[in-house]
Amino acid sequence: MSDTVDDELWSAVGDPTRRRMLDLMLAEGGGTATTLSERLPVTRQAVAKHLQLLERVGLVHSAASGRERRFRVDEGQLARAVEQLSSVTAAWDARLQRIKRIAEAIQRGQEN
Amino acid sequence: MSDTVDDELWSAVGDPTRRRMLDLMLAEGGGTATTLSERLPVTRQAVAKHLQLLERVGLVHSAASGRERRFRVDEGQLARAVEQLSSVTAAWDARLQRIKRIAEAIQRGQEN
DNA sequence: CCCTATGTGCAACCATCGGTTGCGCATAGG
DNA sequence: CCTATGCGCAACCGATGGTTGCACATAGGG
Repeated sequence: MSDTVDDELWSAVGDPTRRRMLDLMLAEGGGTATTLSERLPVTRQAVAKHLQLLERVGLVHSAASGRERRFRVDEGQLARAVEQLSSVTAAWDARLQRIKRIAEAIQRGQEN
Repeated sequence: MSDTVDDELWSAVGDPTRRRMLDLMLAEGGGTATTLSERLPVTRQAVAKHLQLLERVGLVHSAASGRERRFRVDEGQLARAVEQLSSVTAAWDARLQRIKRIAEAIQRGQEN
């Protein structure tokens, strides 16, 4: 029932800015702090901090080339995160539907 | 593509303590700051703050009776939150699968 | 070869958040 | 009436998401 969820992964994906960053990197096959910040409403430094966190939890990897540092999404790890999200939503969905069924049964006059 | 998501709802549900609180209230049909905190590893005051936030975003409602304040989950609003979670996971899932298909195509030697 | 433009990294600072402790107040009930 | 209990408020603390400012390294045209 309760969360078999890796809170680190969940909260990494929980931030809206990080979600948009992952989205951008997926769409363009990667990015740098500078290029990402150009498409986001936050500064390069904020993006850099997020990239650091994302790398810490393994959702992205980076490689320095020249004076640039390119980041790439680790699709496997993101897939695992998505899987966890969906398992939590599924659990709640089930519980909500159970409650709905009970409510309907009560309304029909036959409690269990 | 990008998040048609209500960030307030998402981040309300993003906190692990709040998830457990919602879970408990769903299971027991409601609760107070005190009763919830007895089953959680945090203080009553921490729970009270979370309840305040949850009420602000409409995921719970409260009613004072005597010296108690009972909270109840708004199932409709929670259902909406769950729906948004699942729409985001679905979007990412689709994108990851698309990338996987492309990768396989390239490996087979036939790019598009 | 130098000088400038560009991309990074590091540090200080701020507000918010999740958490704590401590206190005062209101009410339920022997 | 007096005590136990539930609640609310305030101060404080560490982490986090954000900012500004600065120093440093490298790419590349004069």
